[in-house]
Amino acid sequence: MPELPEVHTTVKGINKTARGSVIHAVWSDYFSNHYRNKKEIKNPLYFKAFSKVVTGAKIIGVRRRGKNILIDLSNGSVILVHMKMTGHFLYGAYKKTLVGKNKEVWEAVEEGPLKDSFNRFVHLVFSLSDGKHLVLSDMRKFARISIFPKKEEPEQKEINGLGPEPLEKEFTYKKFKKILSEKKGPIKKVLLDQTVIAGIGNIYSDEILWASGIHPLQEIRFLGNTQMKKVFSSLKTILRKGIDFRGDSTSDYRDINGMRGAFQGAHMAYRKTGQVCKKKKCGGKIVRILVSGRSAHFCPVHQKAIE
DNA sequence: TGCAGTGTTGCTTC
DNA sequence: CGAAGCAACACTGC
Repeated sequence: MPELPEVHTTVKGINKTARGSVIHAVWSDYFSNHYRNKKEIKNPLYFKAFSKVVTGAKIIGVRRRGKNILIDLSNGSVILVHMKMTGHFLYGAYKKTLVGKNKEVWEAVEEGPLKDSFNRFVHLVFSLSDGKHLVLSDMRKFARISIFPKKEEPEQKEINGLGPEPLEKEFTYKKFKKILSEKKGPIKKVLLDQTVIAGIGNIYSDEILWASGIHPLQEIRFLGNTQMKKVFSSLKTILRKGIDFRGDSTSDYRDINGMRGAFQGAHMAYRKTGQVCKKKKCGGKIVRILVSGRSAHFCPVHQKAIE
């Protein structure tokens, strides 16, 4: 699932490839009646306006904020993409083919990773001036795409409610402690709250807590100073490790060349239910519980809750 | 075969 | 106010 490291990898990839290209055309088959009257491209009327604005514009650069992708265009507009569960951007040579009477499908032209990267789930295509395509593959069609003038960016609710960026230098232990001291509830829930810290999802929160030696149900108000410091340093280390591994492909995440990330090979807790804990001399067995409706995997031996 | 599980987020309901 | 549950969708695994 695209969390901070996956979105980071994607953004870096788009900047390396599609930046500087002009969007010649845009195609989509995201539409469904459910989205009528909504401000996103799954609403056919919104897509029409979207298409008008982006066609002919140049991609100046791409940014990340939390799990959101922000694409800056030469005409002063910004495309906002949240990939949600199964979305990922791919870049390369694609061609459109007709299936049946009127179903259009996009397929990678060349053999290789792009070819087997969920081509049948491509629901959004930007045709670029270099002859290549920037496409969004999204199996479950949960992704959200909208557009607005750059000066309206601060008003976007997807952006303005977000907590600080955990990997920025300005995100110091002092700030971290202050933000968390104002919160209550299980630490797992707080880490997943995008208004507290932006970019952490279920996989990385499990790994952060495993590395910190803290129980996912640990009430945040009763976290000691030592534990607080442990969470802070693990959070930075694990997210950076995720970036170094080019993201996590437990599910369907791919980088823009269709390549898998490798973080799933380094999991210590996430989806390791029943396996022996890899911490030295620990001997615990990973268990799975539900924390505010989300699955949490942890080692009951070295991740203990305190009163 | 069928149904729970998967995990992100906003919306509805209590 | 917060929580719990569900919807959006499609595939995997038991």
